[in-house]
Amino acid sequence: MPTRQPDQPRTAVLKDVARRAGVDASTVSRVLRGDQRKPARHETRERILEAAREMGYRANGVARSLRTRRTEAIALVVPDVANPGFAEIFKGVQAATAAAGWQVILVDGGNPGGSDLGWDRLVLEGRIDGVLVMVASIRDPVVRRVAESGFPLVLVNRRSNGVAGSVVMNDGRGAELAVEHLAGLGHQRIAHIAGPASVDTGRRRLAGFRLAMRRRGLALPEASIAETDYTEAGGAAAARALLAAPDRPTAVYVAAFMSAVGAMQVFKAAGLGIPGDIAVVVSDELSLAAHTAPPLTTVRMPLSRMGAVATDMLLRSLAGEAVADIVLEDEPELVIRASTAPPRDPPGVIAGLDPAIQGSGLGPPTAKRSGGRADGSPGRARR
Amino acid sequence: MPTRQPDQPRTAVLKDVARRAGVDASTVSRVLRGDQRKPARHETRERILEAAREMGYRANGVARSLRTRRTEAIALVVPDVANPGFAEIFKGVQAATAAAGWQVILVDGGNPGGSDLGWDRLVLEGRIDGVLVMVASIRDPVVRRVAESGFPLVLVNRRSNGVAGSVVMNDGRGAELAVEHLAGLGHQRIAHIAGPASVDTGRRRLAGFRLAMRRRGLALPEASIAETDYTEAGGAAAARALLAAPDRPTAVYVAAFMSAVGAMQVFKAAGLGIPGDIAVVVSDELSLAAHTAPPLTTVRMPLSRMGAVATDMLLRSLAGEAVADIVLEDEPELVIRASTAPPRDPPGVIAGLDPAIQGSGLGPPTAKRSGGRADGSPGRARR
DNA sequence: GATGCTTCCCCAATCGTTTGGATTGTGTAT
DNA sequence: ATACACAATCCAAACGATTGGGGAAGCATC
Repeated sequence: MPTRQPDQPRTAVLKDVARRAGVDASTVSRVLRGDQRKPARHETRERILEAAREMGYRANGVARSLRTRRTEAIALVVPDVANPGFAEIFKGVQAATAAAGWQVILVDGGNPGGSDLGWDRLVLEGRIDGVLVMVASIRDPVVRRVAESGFPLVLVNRRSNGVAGSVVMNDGRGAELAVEHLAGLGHQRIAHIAGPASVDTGRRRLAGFRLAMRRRGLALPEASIAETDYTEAGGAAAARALLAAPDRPTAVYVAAFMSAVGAMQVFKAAGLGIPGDIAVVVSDELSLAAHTAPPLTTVRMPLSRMGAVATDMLLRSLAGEAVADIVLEDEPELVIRASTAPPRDPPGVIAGLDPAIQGSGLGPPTAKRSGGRADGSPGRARR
Repeated sequence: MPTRQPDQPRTAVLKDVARRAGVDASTVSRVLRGDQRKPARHETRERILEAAREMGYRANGVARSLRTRRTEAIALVVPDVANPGFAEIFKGVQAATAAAGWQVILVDGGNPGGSDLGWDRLVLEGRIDGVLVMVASIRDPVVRRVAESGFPLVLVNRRSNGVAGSVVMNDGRGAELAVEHLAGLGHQRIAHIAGPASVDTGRRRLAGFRLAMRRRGLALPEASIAETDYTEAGGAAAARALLAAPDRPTAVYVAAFMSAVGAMQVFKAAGLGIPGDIAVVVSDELSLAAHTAPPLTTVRMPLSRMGAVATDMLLRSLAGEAVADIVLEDEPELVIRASTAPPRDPPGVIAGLDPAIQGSGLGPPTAKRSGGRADGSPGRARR
């Protein structure tokens, strides 16, 4: 408890302003809020405004919240703040809440279980009016419980049939763009490193991939799809799986950024040149994409807009409007960098590959060996 | 205003529990909070606890805050959420607040000026108990105003003589480590791309750099220090300035991650190999560092710990303890990757570097690779 | 002069807790 | 018997705003 300085007069409250203006507190409240239903005489209003200004009066938010039962705050539940892409989404959320004068409480959705530590405490204790949820798993019990209680909740980048109110991007179209780009370059054997099936986004990207491949009449063997989590290690494992298949793909569409990083390392370690031997496209344009080796061709998804739209939906839902599920139709865009190129046309071998950096026997059995353009850092040979 | 369902009984409040337990509300409050000063009889306590449990009672946080004048929330003011390093710091903050059961309101400190839109609204309206400030400029008028009002405030990664209460890392030692590493490899002409002088961290790193150079007896011409902002473009400009100097440096210590990225692009474009022609070390170990071309040698700074310590300090300050300025003495650590190596022995220029391999940075095999000392696995997984 | 209608403002209840000060009841010392 | 300490509760006043319901004027109408 900070000891109040005697010379520091305690911050003015409504009653003080009222006394100074020679008027009742309720009148001050109405004037300051601009309540039209009970207007004050012009002269009184001036008097009140001046008194408030002189005393530097600011309405106490907590008291106001208690009376009005609105905190003008929402929670944003995130699995991991370090998640690339989070910052972009948050900017959208921030813009939308700032415009409405609301606040965002950022909470770590990582720890599940115990209701005593989870973010639902904010709900139960009435500290927020609504919540934006980005946690990975659809089946999160806390999310389910809160949603079922009727508390205003909007899912961001996730969908769940049990819960109304969600905003997702056009992930299918994003995957399609990637395939079109690769196929347009002449690739035929295109693989996909997919996100986990438990995550809606991953599923939709996979579906878009399948659809686009079918549309182009391209083969889609089971081995050309490797499911993984969103991590670097997962991407590496998936890449190894793809290389082990009989017909090594000449291009791959990766659903998550960090997975692409891991995959590229495996490709390089296996002696494959990017994009010469294998082209790589990844979803979610991030600033780091320009700085990998080689710089990655990406599909830019409207992350920030998704954040803003989800926030708008939540705020509207709080105002009484019904919520729906939204798919952002904004066209995803391709950002073409150096990780994609036409497949090497003549399957001839280019000599000169240093055998020393060849991966542990998982070199492509049938195909040509690459060399020449193995740019960037030498594959750090792990093991 | 969500219309209350008739079948959904309104959430239980203190009085309801009291009635059910046949006791006064004040008694319920004391029992539930475990107030020792006025204990209840064992039997009544049981009765109250059971009633509360049955009704799923949770104390309303807003009402509690109004009465106790503590919100158990702090604000974290950040210039830019996309700032690499922010996530790491936030994790520390999150851990410390979660342990205390407090909440974090994340606000964008970007927009200055108008007091009506700034984060100080939270202070003025009494919605937070304290604030953690990470904004770039020391002279931010809002920060100054809030601090001078006596409101609990702790500066993170910044110091300001006007404001008591700050936590910074041992930036000087970090710079020293970088210089020692480079000098140990045999470099003599070491340059520094410094952060802006208006930011305390930048100044401390520069000071550490100067000190270490002097200690080693190395020359320190003015042209070997280029000040810049924390951006990629700024790093590029600084790099150009360094290259324009008469005696091109063979190594450079960069104070900010994104600046290093920009600088490396300029070096490569100028036909310089990294680390062959110019070695690069950068402060702040980030996960991206392992994925640049080439992977960057970095100085790992205790970002997460800084966040946690700052939060602890703030919470203690709220509890009445006096605050001080803290410098985290934790030894920064070097993370050695591929961007550093001994200088090419004959310091003469190698003319006619093939532009085709300019990106490789390790074409010429004359330099001995630093692989030997890279004992700590390059991408040391945290956690 | 009573009634009605505005306009402007005040009164008092309310939101749901916490907390200092009675109040009750019981046992014990005076 | 009176007083006194003590424990266990209850009472009521905060905390600082918002808001429905009047009340007191001023003016017009019947």
